[in-house]
Amino acid sequence: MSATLKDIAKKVGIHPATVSRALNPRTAHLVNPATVAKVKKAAAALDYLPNPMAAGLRTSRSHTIGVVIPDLNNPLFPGMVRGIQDTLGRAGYTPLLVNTDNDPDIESHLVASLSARRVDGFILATARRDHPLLAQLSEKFPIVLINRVSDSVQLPSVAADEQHGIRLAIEHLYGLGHREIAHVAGPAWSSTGHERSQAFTRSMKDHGLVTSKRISAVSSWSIEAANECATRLIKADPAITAIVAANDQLALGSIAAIKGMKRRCPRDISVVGYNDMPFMDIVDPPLTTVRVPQNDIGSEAARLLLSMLVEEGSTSVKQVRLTPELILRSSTTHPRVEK
Amino acid sequence: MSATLKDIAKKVGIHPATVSRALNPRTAHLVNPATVAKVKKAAAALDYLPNPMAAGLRTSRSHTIGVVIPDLNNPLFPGMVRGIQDTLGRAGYTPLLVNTDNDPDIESHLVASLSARRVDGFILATARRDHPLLAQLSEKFPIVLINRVSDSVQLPSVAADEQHGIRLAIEHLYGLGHREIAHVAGPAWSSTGHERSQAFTRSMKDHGLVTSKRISAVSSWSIEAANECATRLIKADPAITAIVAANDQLALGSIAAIKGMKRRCPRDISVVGYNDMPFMDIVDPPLTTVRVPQNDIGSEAARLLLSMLVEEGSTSVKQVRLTPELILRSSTTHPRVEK
DNA sequence: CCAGGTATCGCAATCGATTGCATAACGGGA
DNA sequence: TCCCGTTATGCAATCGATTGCGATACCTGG
Repeated sequence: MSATLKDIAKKVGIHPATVSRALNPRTAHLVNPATVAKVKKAAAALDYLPNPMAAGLRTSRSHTIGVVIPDLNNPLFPGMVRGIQDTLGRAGYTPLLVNTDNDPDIESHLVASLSARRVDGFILATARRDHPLLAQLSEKFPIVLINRVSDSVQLPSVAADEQHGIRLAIEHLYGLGHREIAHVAGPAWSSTGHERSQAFTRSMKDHGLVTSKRISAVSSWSIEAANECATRLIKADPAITAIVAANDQLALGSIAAIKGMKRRCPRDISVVGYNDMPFMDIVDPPLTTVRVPQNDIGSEAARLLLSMLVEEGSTSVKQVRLTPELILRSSTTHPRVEK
Repeated sequence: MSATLKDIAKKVGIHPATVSRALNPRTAHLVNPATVAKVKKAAAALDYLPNPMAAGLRTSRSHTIGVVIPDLNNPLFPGMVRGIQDTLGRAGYTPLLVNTDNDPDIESHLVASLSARRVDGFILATARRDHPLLAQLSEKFPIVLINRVSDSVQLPSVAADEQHGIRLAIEHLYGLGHREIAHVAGPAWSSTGHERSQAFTRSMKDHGLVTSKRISAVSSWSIEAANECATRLIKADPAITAIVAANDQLALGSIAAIKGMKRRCPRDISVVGYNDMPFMDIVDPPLTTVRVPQNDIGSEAARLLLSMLVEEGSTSVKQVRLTPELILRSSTTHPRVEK
């Protein structure tokens, strides 16, 4: 089939071991520059491609990384995957992508099958806060968490600065004159949901605003759940003039709720989303939202994991936070003056 | 690290080769059922995981499939990827996913790196109609095309029945009373764009409608390009009452064009999309569109490729067409009666 | 001219699973 | 009782790259 080291060796008239050294940048200095040149030429002529299985078998490193995503259909993740793929690929690594559907059982199963594939490390984007797998897995593999942090185990992670993002949203609303601001929070089991909810409470307090009865968490990251949730909030407290949603789906659900109650967004109630998924600029109304740098999160996570793979000694656990920005569109405006 | 066949062999007191045969369903009949049972128990006790590199090195089959996608950020593809992953995973295969950004150079590079990884086959979703790579690649690997067909080389493919989908759209508009129907077509180099454009012409003719000057192709699958394109069409022929767009992005661009010309959709001009991407139900106006079964396309392609991997003998080239359906929403209505 | 380096390269073992071939045990028919 | 065919298992080569160790040649300073 494809050419092997032995073929090159025969062609040049040297031993396969020397060919191996010549072709490996890390060991090329051990072999005569002239032979290196000859080897490279022969390799190109035979269009030699190293067999990763043979190399992997010997070195027990597959140069693959398991990437575990809750749901690829959620537009938040493809961007991150892109970032991961690009920087991993540049370093000669290949991501193995899987979906968990947010199901812990499926996740265990998939992680097991990735382990069987002998991945060199993991990038996990699964959202659950309490996860028994994490502790075990982190003992056997280098791991980087993305779009979340772990509160039980201390693990490297790359995520958005949720505190900052939520603050941006609230400062924006406050600047517009809003004082009665509610929060449609993410599921309690979700890491990001939890963080953003806490950030909401803190930022509101910093602005001297009250949050009592103004926070309600959905049971799942769905438009329908947010619809119910926002409806409940507004009914309980009709004075509400603005809603900060824990992500864009929840913002969409909140807008649906507002429409469902025969009120208008942003005229009656302003809504701010989070993530800036694709197409959020063309929904009705175009959504003001906090944009998280999805590509950067992915590439940063890949970089972090790669660095862990080379310098195994370092014990420092890096937790990277990327700064989000506020995207102003049309779902927010001044609160209506009371007549 | 992990247990090997030798470990199991030692534990049971037999030769590693026997263990290998016992664990392989295809050869298990060669070994005494009693020993098979003992081997399985021991394997479970040591939680043995076969080393795919060792197996792959010996058998030169990696049990991986290269999956080449133009752009994962396009919501059309994650669904297909899901379908692929699910059925490949069930068969013990792992997809290796890459993005090409519709760039032929990047594509060649990525395909090369997947070949280096010794994938067992390819699933290609790249859209270009004329592709030099295809012919060469198909000689060395089993290949299945998705969401497109090849017109130069005869290759297995899984795609939507574009003819049927476009017909659904036109029948719908015709039934509403539209007669002046235009088509915002996909790029000429695109397989789907080309097919849908041809289907448009044919279906229009079948309804006795004229298409002259009513078809204009965009240069890229973007909202902006469609905006320009639709603007041009409408200006050239103000009588137009409906637009069939070659996909949802183009439909969104067409709607933007209508709004930009201070006209309204669907009151002044109806628009039908294609694909039914996520969130097309909440854009303004909610988009009437032709839904293609994304998951099914993916899983069908995976099934097809897997079947090609086992029965290498068969020379028949299967070309599967899946039936799309029309999703009625609010971007279409009766044409306005002339005053 | 020799001892001690250094630069290059060959040798052979190794990673873990697979598989053609050989071998041993066993049972049944002549 | 002997021969032959199954059945069950062992043996050893093999896949292709990596790498510790040893060997050779060459060079430099003393």
